[in-house]
Amino acid sequence: MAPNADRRVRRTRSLLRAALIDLILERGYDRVTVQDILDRADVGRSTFYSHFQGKDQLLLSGMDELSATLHDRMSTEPDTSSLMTPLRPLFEHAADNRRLFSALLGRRGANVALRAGRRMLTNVLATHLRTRLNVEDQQRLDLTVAFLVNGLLGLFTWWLDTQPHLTADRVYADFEHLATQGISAFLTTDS
Amino acid sequence: MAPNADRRVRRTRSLLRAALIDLILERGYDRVTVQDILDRADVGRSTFYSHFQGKDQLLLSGMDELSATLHDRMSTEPDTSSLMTPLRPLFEHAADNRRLFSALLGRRGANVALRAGRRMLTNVLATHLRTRLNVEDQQRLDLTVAFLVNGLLGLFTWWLDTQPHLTADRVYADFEHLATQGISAFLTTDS
Amino acid sequence: MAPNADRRVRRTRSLLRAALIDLILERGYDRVTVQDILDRADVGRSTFYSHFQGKDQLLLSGMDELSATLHDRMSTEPDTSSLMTPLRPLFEHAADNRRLFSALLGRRGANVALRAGRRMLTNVLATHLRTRLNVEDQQRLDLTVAFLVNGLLGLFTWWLDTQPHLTADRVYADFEHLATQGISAFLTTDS
Amino acid sequence: MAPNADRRVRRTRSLLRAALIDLILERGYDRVTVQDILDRADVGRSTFYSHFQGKDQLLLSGMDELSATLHDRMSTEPDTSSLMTPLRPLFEHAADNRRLFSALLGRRGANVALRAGRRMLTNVLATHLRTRLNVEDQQRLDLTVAFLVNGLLGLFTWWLDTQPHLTADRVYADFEHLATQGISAFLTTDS
DNA sequence: TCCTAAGCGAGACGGTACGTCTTGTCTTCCA
DNA sequence: TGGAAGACAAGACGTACCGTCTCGCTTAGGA
Repeated sequence: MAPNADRRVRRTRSLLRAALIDLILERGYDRVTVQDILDRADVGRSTFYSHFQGKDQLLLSGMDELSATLHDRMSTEPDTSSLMTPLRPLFEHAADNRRLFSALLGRRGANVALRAGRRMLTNVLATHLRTRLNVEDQQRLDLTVAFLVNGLLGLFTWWLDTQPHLTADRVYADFEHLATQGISAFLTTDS
Repeated sequence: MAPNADRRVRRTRSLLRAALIDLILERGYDRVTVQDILDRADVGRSTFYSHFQGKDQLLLSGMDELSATLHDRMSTEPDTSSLMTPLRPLFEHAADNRRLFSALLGRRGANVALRAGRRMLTNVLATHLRTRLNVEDQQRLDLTVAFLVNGLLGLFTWWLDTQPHLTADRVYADFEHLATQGISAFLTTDS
Repeated sequence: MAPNADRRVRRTRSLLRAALIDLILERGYDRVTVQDILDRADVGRSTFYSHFQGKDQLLLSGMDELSATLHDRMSTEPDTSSLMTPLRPLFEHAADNRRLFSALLGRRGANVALRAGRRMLTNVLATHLRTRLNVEDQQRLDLTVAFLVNGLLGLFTWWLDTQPHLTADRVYADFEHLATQGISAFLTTDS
Repeated sequence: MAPNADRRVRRTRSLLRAALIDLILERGYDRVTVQDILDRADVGRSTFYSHFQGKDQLLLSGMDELSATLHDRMSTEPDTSSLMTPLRPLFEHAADNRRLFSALLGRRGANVALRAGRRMLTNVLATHLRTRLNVEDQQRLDLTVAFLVNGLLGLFTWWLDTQPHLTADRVYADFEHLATQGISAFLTTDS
């Protein structure tokens, strides 16, 4: 109907998202003010609030695209070899969008983003593990997923914050080893 | 010197900590105002700020005692049987102080508490694993600890938030199994 | 050149003026939003601003017609009998357009309208009184006009707001008596 | 209970009132922002709103004192000579507080102040005229008061805005003449 | 008959002020 | 003399309007 209006809208949202990411990486989500975002993106206050309900929604709106892409990547994966294979695209995606992932999950990231990521991964992994391993004990499954998801996210944070140069393959391999073989086996194996 | 003054000081701090814990459990750390705490504890604003630098410090001050006790318990443990044995007291301690742990690590808890817990566990586990397993590859160790600590904390949160009736023994056993044997082994074993 | 275009223009302006008057009478000038006017008149925002500089100008544009008509009526009046006779058409005009006058000068009216009315009456009366009474003392004249004009406008407001059923003749007669004979004479006379 | 706390409160309110008056005289009430007042008075935003509901109330709070003083002055006046004598203190008060009156009623003044002044004078004069002249016709009285009050306020505005050097005595005398003898008599009399 | 300029509705946008909320500091009073 | 009470400055928040703007649609007058 009004494709150019849409184009403008998309542009504005884009500017806002970019500004927020920049600012998060500079000083951390909590120290970013709505006004900071407006100044950086050159956008008016009311415009901002007509697009997003607040800082949190702006951030989450960025994650939505991300997880859509991710879902695609993950579902098209052959899912053959190992139990964790479906997660491999997640590592690649993170490596391809280090800046963004860093802003979301890194040291300066936002709690709200972490929670959203946790929620998403929890769903994905619960479904995957239940069907793949034929688990019937729901409580045991939940406990496992709680452990695994948080471990995975911790690993990500560590990776993005302190060893960003590591490749997705390398980190994924370590994660798989760790998760499937256990701590001791992993730590006492020669790489 | 002034034992009664000290007594009063301790009383005030105690009131404040208790008030904060109550309020966190009622509505979540982020929705608790300094003024709320003051009203609940019947303490003046300036008094509060003369004892603590802010809400965060009040919370952390509660954790200090906790981790002191914990350190004691953990270091006096015989450390024989398994790799994770030194962590067993942590589970028992959590079970003994469910309310407090819930307020700190649970759904309504505070980020700052989580971070503090993470920092502490990271130190403890890094040292423990390095010495116990003779690990030389620092990066591999860090990666492992990042995974393990966050998995452990995720497990705690899940436990306190959704299955508070589970015993420390039970949850510890599961954790140990999970961490040392890996996911598949754990999920495909009969309990 | 473009008579039908002009017709459309006139129609739009008319709709806007009517909408404003309605809204003023409903909730008072100050509580009327430009958006309210647009919604009521079914006119786009840019259209509005292409015709008028703002709410004030829209209102004043309505007054211009009014005062043009009025000037005509006033100058064709025979100006014989009394000092205030030239003002009689003003009262009749007000009676004939009670709704409009009410929106302009009444309780819910706009300051800007009052000021415009004051300015107009001040000019008219200053000229009239100076020539008719041969006044040379400019300061005395100004003082008198300031008093008279505001008294007259106050009378109008009172009339339109609280006694709208009174006839123009009746109110005019009272005003003339009041202005030319003074308070005491007026109040202590039998009607 | 807390006299010095009161002193601080009074000081703050005073600063705010003074700042507002200054700013009104500089650029007119409507162009004064709450933020302007805060900057000028060196007062925090929340402090302002904890004392006054807004700009209007701040202004009116200043008028309250004024009208209290005025009521005193007016009621202690002997009320002998002329019909308007009780109003004389009003003129003197205005002369003594030209700055304040100017800010309230002058060109740059606030509508809300004018309305408040009108309300007060209307009450005072209706009562005075009814009792003094034994008026029974309420409608005639109201009409007269509407005329007189607005004429008086118009006179004030003219005085303060354009001839501030005129003495209270002089303006009062003119007003009395005008109101009691009528326009013609006033304009055609030698001063 | 086409076509081109104007009038128009829709609504995105930058900007400004508002009134609210919370924080951490500071001052005063009281026990 | 130390704690309670609470005034205060600072500043972010989300809301409400404003006046400007860009965009297409419609429509009428001249080609």
